[in-house]
Amino acid sequence: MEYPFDIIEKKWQSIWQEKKIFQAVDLSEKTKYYVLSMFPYPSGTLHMGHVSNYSIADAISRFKLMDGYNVMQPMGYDSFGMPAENYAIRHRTHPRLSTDDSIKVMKKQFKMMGFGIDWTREVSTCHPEYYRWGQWLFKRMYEKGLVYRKSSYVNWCNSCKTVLANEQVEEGRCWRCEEPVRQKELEQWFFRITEYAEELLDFSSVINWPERVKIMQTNWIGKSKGTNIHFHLSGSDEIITVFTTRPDTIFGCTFMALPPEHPLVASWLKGQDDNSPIVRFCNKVINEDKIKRTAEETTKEGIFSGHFAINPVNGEKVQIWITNYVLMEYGTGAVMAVPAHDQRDFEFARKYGIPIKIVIQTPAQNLKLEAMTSAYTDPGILVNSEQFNGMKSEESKASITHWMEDNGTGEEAITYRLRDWGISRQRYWGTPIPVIYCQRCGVVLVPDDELPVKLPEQLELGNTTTNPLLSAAEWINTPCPNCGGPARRETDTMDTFVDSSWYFARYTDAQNEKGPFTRKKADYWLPVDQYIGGIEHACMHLLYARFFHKFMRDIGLIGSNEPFARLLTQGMVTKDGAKMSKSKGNVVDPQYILDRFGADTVRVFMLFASPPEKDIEWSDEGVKGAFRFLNRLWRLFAEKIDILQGTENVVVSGSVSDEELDKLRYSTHFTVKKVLDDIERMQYNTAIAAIMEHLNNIYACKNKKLHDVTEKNIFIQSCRVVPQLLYPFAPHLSEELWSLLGYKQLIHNYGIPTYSPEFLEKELVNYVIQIMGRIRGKLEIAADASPAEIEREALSLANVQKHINGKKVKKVIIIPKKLISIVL
RNA sequence: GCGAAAGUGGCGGAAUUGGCAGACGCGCUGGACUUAGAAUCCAGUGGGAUCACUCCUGUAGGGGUUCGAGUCCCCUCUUUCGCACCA
Repeated sequence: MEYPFDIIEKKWQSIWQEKKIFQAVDLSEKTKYYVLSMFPYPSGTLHMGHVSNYSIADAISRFKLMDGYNVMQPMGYDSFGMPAENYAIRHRTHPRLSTDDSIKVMKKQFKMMGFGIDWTREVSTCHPEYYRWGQWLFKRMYEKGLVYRKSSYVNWCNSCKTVLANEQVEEGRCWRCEEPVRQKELEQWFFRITEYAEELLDFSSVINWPERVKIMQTNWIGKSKGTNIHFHLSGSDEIITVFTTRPDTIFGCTFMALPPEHPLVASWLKGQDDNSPIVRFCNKVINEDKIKRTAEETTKEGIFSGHFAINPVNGEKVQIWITNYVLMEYGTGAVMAVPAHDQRDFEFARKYGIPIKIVIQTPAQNLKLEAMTSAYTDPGILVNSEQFNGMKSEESKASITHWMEDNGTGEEAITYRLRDWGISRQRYWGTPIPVIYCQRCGVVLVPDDELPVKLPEQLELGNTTTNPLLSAAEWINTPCPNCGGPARRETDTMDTFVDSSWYFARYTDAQNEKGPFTRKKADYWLPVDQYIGGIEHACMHLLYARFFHKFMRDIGLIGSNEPFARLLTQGMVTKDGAKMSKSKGNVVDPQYILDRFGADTVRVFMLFASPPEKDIEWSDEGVKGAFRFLNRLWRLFAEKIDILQGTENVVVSGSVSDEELDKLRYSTHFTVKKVLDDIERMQYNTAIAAIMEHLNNIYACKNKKLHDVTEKNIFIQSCRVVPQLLYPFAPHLSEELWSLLGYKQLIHNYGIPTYSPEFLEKELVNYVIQIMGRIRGKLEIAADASPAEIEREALSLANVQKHINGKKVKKVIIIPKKLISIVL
């Protein structure tokens, strides 16, 4: 017989709802605990990844609730974005309709899973009440000089018909549709995230983030220290500044390399014949796929510009080459080439017959120009470097830089790999950018009291060649807020990552109509105590959210430095070793599992299968195992209900003569301690394993005759802790069993279970006996036996004597309560 | 190439501080119950030698430190992830 999970789960879900136990209290006296898992994109129905993610969050949340915290676990929807728009185009419908349908279904499923969510704080980013404040924040950012507009080459996905941020390009392909990304020149809005590059490298305000994520972000920001060196353009007042991390090699610079996008190159090409080799080369490189161009295998190509630069340290004239291997976006967009000590420059110089000059000698002094097959990039001793000859290259970096600072030819510089965040998207289904272009006044921001700029509901979405909002004529044309003259609205919308960069703060005051949230509530709840989500957002959402948080702090909206104090990056749910996906046909629908086995079973399986940060391999048999465990527990209570009921104030102390019951009492206290410890270190798989083990121990005593009140109470207490320990993982069944025991209040009101250390002390302890590191016997002895006694007993064992074999015992090492090691 | 993480039975995984490797679950084998099956309960289950006692062997591979190593150190291999012409 299967336990009636469907009846039990519905029953408790409605009681929880009725008693509003998940409604978090703003500004409560109690200690707050804010649990958040990344909100879902409303994609139709819940998938296993959601189930896993939110099961982890709910386990934490329930445990904290039980432990007396003022817990907030909100939920919302990242409901703007391209899939809904693409779907709408294909089915000639409106994205709002499919989005709303998805949300309805998913919300129902969240409730069926029994997650303890405070639904009064629900947000949906596609609602004007939400994106209004996104627009408001955009304006504040603009006022602070953190938003600007510029024309630039951008990553363009021709399938999604939109621009992608650098973070959204994966191996040269669109992160959504895997279409190869092209370069396109467009006017775009940018957020000056680079302004915060230095602070984003500082993780001192987070309590517990995986090292991996910190490293990924650090690498992504890519700070590098070096020197800016100013070269004069020969025969001109023009100055070209290069950034280098190797100022020690400046005397070895034999040419300079510029990308075709460099403004100086553009000025040289002006008036030149379109068919000239230089113009043709530049056009070819610019239009080349950026990813292909920057791939390591791509051969280095270039063309001599006909111009020369003057090396400021020795006045040498060096050729300026236009090349495909220098990036305009990094550093100063110009490189001093030192072929002897840089592999790229070396290859290039060899190919085009440019001179190579050694300025760093190996410690063995054996570097010879003719013999070089690759650049020498390691440290060494300076040669051919005038007054710096003989210096160690590492030490010379600072000396050369200081010397250049003194004579005004260079200075220390820091460069980041991080670029500003381009947020314009040529799509309909996103937050409108609150900007108006006036013929007379130029760029004008929409006044605060006219926010939100709402998306027009009626428009043609089928036309995929232009930005959809361009077809909303009535919406576009609007009077200028400044002069009242004719003006047009911005038709790009914001990257949806903007919406998700501050939602964690909106939850603290989700229904506020006067602002994004109030400082008081934000400061009460933030930072999020535990954030949970996938590692794939390490350099996207998690970086953007940190940036937004710091910006919101700087304009006085928030007091804290970081949005997420602790971060858990949970693994994927895989099947047959691969991520579940429609294309692979290995998707398991949570709804089916929910109907067949119930929410508690799915939750227990998810948490038991592996530790939360690792991938979970889906197993139908494993789910049945979790179901079997819950049934086994149910049967225990059903069978023993007469003994178990009416059990207020069970106190069991003192010694008990029955050995098995004594062990059961030990198991009870041991398991409570173990589960509390495991929950603390977020090892839910071992916590559940410990509960299973304890249930096995109870089963071993199940049919024993209980002679007196003490024995009976030991048994009762062993059973009673099970629902308490299991509550974070299988809350419905736990609640049901708890009420069966006769308790009138919901289980969390009784707090987390406690254990008594006195029962963890055993009277007899087991020792393993090793002789020269090999196990040769076991010894059970009184816990308070003296070392001499232990040694005597151990040595007296027959198998021990056999292996000592008459040899002299040199030493006996005793590790209390564990091990006796005999050294011969 | 650089950076990071990992490698343990047939499978998922455990071993928290250097102290009984394989907890717990799945699967499998045997038994009980049953007309039979399902379900359940009990027992067993790394490999090998042995009737048994017990012994040998075993945490990707090789070496080392130690009374004792899955755990610490060195080398090699494999896998996964991130970055990748970043000057």
